[in-house]
Formats: sequence, C-alpha cells, structure tokens
Amino acid sequence: MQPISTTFFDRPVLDVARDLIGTILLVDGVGGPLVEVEAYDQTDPASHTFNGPTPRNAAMFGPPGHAYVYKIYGIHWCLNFVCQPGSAVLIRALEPTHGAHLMSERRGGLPTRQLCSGPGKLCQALGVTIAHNGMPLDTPPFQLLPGEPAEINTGPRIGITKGVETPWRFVLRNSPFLSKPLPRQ
DNA sequence: CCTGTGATCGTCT
DNA sequence: GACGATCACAGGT
Repeated sequence: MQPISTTFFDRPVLDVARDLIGTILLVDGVGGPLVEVEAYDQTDPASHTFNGPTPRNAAMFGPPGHAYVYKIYGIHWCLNFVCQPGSAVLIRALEPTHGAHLMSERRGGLPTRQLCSGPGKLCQALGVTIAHNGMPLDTPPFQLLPGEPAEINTGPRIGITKGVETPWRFVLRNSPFLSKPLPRQ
C-alpha cells in the first residue's frame, strides 16, 4: 500500500474527514488507526478561520496535507490536518496500536483506552507539540497509511459553543477508543 | 452512570 | 480583559 499523499487533502473537508477514519497515523512510529475526527471550515462559526487569517491559524490557509497545531486552555495541544484553504480536520482519537509502551509512559501509565481518547490526550501520547505546526504529513516524523474499510457514524462536534448542531463529527462505529460515545438518537 | 470545577496561558478584541 | 475545538478528579446517584 502507498502512503497517503498531500493531494488526498485537496478535497472538500467533509470528504477528507470521512475518509480519514481507519487511516493509520504514526508520529515517529507511534500511533494507530484514527477512530474520531471533526471537520471545520471557514463558513463555520466554530472554526478558528471563521474571522479570516490570523497569526495562529496561518497553517489553515497554507497548503493542504500539512499539520495545524494549536494550544487550548493554556495546557493541551490539538492536531489538525489542513485541507482546502480555511478548512481542517481535528484529530480527536485513535486506537493505540503502535508504540503502546511509549504512549503509556507519556500518559502516566493510564489504561490503553484512555491513552488517545481525546485531542489533547492524543497529542500527549504521540508527542505532538507546536514544533509540528505547518509540517507536511507525508514526511517524517509523520506517516499516514491506508487502513481497513470502516463503518462510520456522524454526530455533533464536542466542546464548542457555536455551530453546535452541525453534525461534522465522524467516528468509527462501536469503537471503544472514542473520547465520548455518540449521543443517542 | 452523571455533573461540576480548577488548572493555566496564548490569542484576539 | 475574556475566553477557549480540554483534561483529570471529586463527589453524588
């Protein structure tokens, strides 16, 4: 199988987000298949790009297939994959299959299900920081590899106060590694 | 199972 | 000066 190229990301963000579920993300060889992501674009009041370019969100207006990393609540890092200008996919959770020992060490020995079950936890487990902001995703330390076909469910996004109804959260159906289950319908 | 809260600081108004 | 695409822990059900 070929690694995923940056042209994969030069498509509508909703298509990319859906297709990312099941894709294997590794950072310096550590990670696993993505089980939860969210889409954001410039028309969306919850997006960092809603009010146009700023120094922080510059990577989201740069080339597709690069990382956008920012710090939230003064504490945690969050990793996004940049798509078409002003849009990106927030990487929220993965199944920790590669480098589990290192992830556990970085996460204080917490149980496997809690190693990467949230955007801040995932960055801590994979060692992602602002140093990765703007880096291409088809070049070390990043690796993106195709995974198995996935059954996907959608729902509203987590932790936002605007655009709360927009169902742009994509999850692997029945995964035990999500940050939260989908709401009951 | 659930809800509430403190931590902590960069970013933008 | 206010707030945020979060997390861990505490406490009650």
